[in-house]
Amino acid sequence: MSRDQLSTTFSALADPTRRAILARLTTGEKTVSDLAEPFDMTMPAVTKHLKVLEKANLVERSRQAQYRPCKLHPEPLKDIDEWMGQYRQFFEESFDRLDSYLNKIQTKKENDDGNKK
Amino acid sequence: MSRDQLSTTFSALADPTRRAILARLTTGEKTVSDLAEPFDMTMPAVTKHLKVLEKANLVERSRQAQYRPCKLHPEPLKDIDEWMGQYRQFFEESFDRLDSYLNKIQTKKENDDGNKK
DNA sequence: ATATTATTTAACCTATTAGTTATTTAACCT
DNA sequence: AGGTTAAATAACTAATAGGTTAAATAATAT
Repeated sequence: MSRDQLSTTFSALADPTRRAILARLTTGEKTVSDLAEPFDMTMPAVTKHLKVLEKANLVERSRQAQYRPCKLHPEPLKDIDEWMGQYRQFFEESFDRLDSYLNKIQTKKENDDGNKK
Repeated sequence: MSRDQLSTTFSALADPTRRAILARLTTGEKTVSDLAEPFDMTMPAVTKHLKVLEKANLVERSRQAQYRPCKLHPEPLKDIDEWMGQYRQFFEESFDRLDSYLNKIQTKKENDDGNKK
């Protein structure tokens, strides 16, 4: 019991089903059945994956009638992003790339206040 | 066999010993004994961790006399960083923070060409 | 040739993971 | 109250992970 948070998060992400669940949650809340639908596995299996994501604090649950909607809780991803910081200098080969990286984020945000470009 | 690359990478990172090994490799090549030294575990355990990192393509091995030096191979981290892209908009709460993020990277790179400040 | 140092492999153990089927709980609708 | 739908739990299984000790391999040094 009581693994460190980063390990729990990485571990939760080390499964394609769980990553697919997270990806689908980027478009909003979903019920368990909604989430289970695309997968070739039983509901209890999906329930278990959700439990893993919940324990890793990547998913929040609520209650609406007989549904238990799931919502993305992205904070632990931020921690990973920060952890990654110590390695960026090793895989961002040139500092110029930062520029295109910036643009990429901006595009994603659909925000155009013309920062450096 | 044959898990997807992203799962293999996340899985390799889901262990504090392995993350500590990677961190120590940022300062250059190390032998297995070097790497094992700080940990309270036997050599074969470290060898196994290295094997996991090697299979995940996060570490490269070479040969020098009876040593098998280990070297950081950061490419798979880049893949994770790119995967993270789809979630950044969810955890970078305001666009302003991008600015401090930028500065953080710059500082880390110990590069001061005064980009937006 | 032999001994030493560095590392790996083999065999084993225990706990955890990812799935299953069958059963139960919870909330809703007549 | 009884039936239906949504989801979780229990009990089981097979595979994998992370560690151990003991033995084997590889290269160097004498």
